[in-house]
Amino acid sequence: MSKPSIPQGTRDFSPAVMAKRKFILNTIESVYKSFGFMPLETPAMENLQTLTGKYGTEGDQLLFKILNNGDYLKDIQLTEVDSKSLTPKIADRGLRYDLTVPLARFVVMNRHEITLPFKRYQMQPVWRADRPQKGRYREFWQCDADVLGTDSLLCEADFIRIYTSAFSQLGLKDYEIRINHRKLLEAVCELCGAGDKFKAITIIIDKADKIGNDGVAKELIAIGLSEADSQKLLSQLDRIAFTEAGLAKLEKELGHLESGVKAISDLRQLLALSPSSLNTVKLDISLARGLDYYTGCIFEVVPTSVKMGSISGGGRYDDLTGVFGMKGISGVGISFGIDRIYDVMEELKLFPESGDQFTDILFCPMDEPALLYCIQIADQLRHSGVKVEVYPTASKLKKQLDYANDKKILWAAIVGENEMRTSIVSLKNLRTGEQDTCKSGDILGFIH
RNA sequence: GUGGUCAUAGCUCAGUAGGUUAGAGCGUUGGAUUGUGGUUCCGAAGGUCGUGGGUUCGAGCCCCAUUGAUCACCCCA
Repeated sequence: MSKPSIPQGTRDFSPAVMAKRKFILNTIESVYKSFGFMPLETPAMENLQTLTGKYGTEGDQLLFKILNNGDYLKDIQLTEVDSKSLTPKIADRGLRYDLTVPLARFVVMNRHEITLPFKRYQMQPVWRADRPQKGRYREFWQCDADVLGTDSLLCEADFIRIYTSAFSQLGLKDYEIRINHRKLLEAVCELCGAGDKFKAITIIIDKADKIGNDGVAKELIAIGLSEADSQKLLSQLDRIAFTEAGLAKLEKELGHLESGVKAISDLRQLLALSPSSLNTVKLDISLARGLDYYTGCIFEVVPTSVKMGSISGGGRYDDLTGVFGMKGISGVGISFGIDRIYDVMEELKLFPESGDQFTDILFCPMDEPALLYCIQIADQLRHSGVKVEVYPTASKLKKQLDYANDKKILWAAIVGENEMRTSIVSLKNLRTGEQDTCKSGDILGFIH
């Protein structure tokens, strides 16, 4: 038999890794809950029909398709098809690509039972047949929160609060929240007399970070902008502070355009509803992610001291449920990429030391009768909420303590003939090495 | 999907100009110590050198293919 392996771009999560992942997951979940979001889970697989066409042609290629069961070639004339036209005939289902489309599908299917505004969070894996590289996996987790059914910019403001609260609880300080508004992008294109090249321009300026201003200018001219217009556009791309002064500056330049007026009015409202100190928030006109469905504010969070792509993204989409036949529902949402947050926190050593402590106290029985004695005390302690385990055999003490050290357990309760005779245990603190005896009923008070 | 780099023990790596039985540290495991660990000492296990072909008297080393990792592009969390 050949060596076992796992598919490209997937990972196992060991107990030590899971402890850290759970820390991130639990932190984000508790923040979501504190804003009134409710949990939702959807199947790993969706009907392919639900998924295709939602992520652009590029996205469709990244969908994992699931081969139909049974004799899937039964009705197929192999001579008449190529692989492209064959796929929809032999695969009816696919793995979900994100959590937003399943949400839209869920809301449309349950529209009569849902009260708007509908706030839900969802933390599950998604799959993309992308080529893996740093911070990029074929199976990874998204932690989404979305609000459907309200236009209020309080939602956007709450997401800024969620960002600051979650990252501060995780201990991540070096990050920047970037905000843009789709209409701001439109206004800028219009300003340069290139309103019709909106899509091409956003793709180019989205790359500004990578190719630099000269690169952007070159590509803009290549698609037909004049030298002057491309310079005009470039001058708008600097990230500016998200303040009234910043907005006033934008208003001066874009306030005479219809889309500019709308964008600035939205952003001004958002600013008014946002928490007061916002030095991590920047307005960034070059931010152009996921334009296929975003229609209002767009968010992205990037770590500033680690070379890594965005660790969260989101925005407002006016009509996501429209593709499933339910018009006029506005939604706004964000998504944390916990795999990347993990990588960033690992690189910056931000995980708390005690994170991988699973057990509070290990009982070390010296012989068979002691083992029976131990499990009774252990049960009592568990009722009090202590995490306790009993070493399963009466092995040599060295071996049992080695086990405790390996699992970073703080307390060892040693029990042999002597202890049993007087209903006590010997409690050893494995950090300090101190040891004392204690009545078996008083352990709880002793270890606290 | 396109292009570059890499692949030796569980992990991190040596391996000299192709030449006999492929090494180290850490980790694992047994003992020194029949109820006291994280230190020390001694011993052991563990690799058909990612996989499959080829060149050669001879390949861990050279060539081709394949798989995986990694980086860039595309795109994105």
